[in-house]
Amino acid sequence: MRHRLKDVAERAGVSVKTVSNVVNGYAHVRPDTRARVEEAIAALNYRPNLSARNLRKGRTGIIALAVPELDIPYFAELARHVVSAAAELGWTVLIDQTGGGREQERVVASGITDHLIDGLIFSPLALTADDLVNLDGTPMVLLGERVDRGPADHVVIDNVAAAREITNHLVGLGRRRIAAIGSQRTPEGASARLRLDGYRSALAEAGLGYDEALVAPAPVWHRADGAAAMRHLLSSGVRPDAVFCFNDTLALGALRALHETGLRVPEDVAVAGFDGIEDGRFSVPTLTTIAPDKERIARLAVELLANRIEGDRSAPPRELAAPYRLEPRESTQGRHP
Amino acid sequence: MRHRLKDVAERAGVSVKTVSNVVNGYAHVRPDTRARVEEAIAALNYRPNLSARNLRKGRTGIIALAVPELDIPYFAELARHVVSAAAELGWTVLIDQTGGGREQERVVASGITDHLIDGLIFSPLALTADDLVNLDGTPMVLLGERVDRGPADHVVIDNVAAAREITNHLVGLGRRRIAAIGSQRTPEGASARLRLDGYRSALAEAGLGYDEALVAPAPVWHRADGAAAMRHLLSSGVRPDAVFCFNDTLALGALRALHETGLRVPEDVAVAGFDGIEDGRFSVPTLTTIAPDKERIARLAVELLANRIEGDRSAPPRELAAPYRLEPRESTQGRHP
DNA sequence: AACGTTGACTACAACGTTGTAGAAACCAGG
DNA sequence: CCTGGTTTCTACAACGTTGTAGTCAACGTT
Repeated sequence: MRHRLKDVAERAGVSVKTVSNVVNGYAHVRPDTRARVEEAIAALNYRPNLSARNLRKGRTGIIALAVPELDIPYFAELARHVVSAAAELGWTVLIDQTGGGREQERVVASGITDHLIDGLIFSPLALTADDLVNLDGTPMVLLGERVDRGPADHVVIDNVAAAREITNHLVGLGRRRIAAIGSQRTPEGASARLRLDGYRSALAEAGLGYDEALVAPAPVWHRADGAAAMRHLLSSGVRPDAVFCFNDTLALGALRALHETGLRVPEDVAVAGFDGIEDGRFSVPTLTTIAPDKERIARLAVELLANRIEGDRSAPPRELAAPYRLEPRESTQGRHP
Repeated sequence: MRHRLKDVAERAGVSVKTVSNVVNGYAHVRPDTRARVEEAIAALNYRPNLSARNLRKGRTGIIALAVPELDIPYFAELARHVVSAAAELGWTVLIDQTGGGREQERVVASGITDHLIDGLIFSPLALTADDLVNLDGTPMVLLGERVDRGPADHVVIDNVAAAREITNHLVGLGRRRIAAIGSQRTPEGASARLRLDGYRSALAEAGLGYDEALVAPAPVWHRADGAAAMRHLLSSGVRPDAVFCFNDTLALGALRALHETGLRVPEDVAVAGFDGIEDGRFSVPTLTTIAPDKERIARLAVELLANRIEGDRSAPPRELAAPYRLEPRESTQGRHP
């Protein structure tokens, strides 16, 4: 049923190694021999056994991408780009869903490295630098978080600056009671904390006070949590005239809650998100957001990983920044800006 | 750095095979020997080399899931469930993105089977039964399409009945000029065709004529295509009072286009989708849809694949149906039904 | 004609694991 | 004390591939 080098070799009348050489494009093979081997390969529909090749070479050609949840659009879009970028280098991507819990993430960070993958691109939610120390030296690239003095390469965007910029955008529209949705009691360095920092710093620059009552936590960043947080803000009587949601799904939930309350967006409350997901281009109203360059993030991550795998594993960790863009849309600027 | 059975064996003072036996839970090992081996395993942080194990056993513990695009919410949600269901059986899922093109899908269907995976769950867009004949016997489960007399197991939902049901829902609301968005010139059997069939059959039952002008094609089923198709329908002067979109992303695009035109949903035009994606619960207005039981689909697919891998590979292909539910929401029923 | 160099190919071992066969130690029943 | 069966463990080969070392012929140079 399934053929091996040996079968091809017998059919072509050469040694196994010669077939292997043909398969791997080794230069010194006579044209007629090569042709005979290729004919045999085609006739038997030979394809190499990757397990055996991996065992021999110590490489698998597979990298893993670990994200919290696949059906959060941001991660789905990111995954798409990572798969594409990896394919260009001839790699296959194994996608892992951590669920975002600390224990599960720890398992992925240490256990996934069971020799089956050459490297890991990891987008952690709960882990901190301390959790990432003991890694058997499997190359790893971290995404999205600034894990200070982390033990691995990482690709970041400047969350603080981006959050400041989008908050400034709201300030620039004349909004004065700007709420935030999505704060979390997470360790220093996580996205929630950084985006909160940017928000606070923009408020301070604008001479607006920081009001704890305007900051709504969200344990996870799903649409339902955004809607719940928005309802909570509205019912608590603080009456914001703008909301900065720490990601787009929260913002879509907030839009929905505002719609149900009968408030107009942006006239009564302006809404801004973060992530630049596709949904935001088609929501009613369309969503103002910070759009990180996901393609760039994916490509940088794959390249960093490639360098690690093929190059010096003991080189000091590198940190690369990916660009982002503020994309003003209807949810802050109205229909005809 | 990385330890092998041999290292553990030396440390515990036993043979490699005994360590292997401990690792694999073989029964006849003396308790004290087992303890010594386990101590050594822990001390060296030993983890088996899967490539070697795979080579020896002919199994990898990895199954592949091939979907057209990861950032189409339906597939992202499906992927999530497949990963979860597979994890319960101790399997890892390798996710592949085909792009939906026929050639790429053919490559996946034949090429992914490079000995690295034990089986494949495949959600094809363009392939037909004919493309799936020559598969080297790698177990495969097809999703979503009714590939008639196909060579593999598949999990389907009754697209025709579901489409008829949601069209009936629109008819029941008193709509008479019901448009459809998403038709494709695809081979017999693909989703687009089946959903169109259901739509036509419901119209016929209701005594409403079939009007070609009310059916808008969409080459792919993204939001932008739904918006474009809706605009096209509106500008062509046919004035529908309802639209059945062949999936939810098309419907979200259509909602957006209607909003831009100033038409009210559902008062002027009722909108229905298909897929039951999470977005539809939070859109403005919320989206009436056919929601297939994705968790069930995923579990059935994984179980079928498990049977195929562990059981009789030459058994005749099986077809299992997963249930779906009509979920009426604001886009057809209005705010307070 | 003898020499080294290159090209074309092959035999063999090794990657880390597990199945098979079997040896050694132990046990129970006569 | 022997017999037959079980338990506990081990040596060896094999899975399919590729790196290393090497053979042999053809070639160009002295």
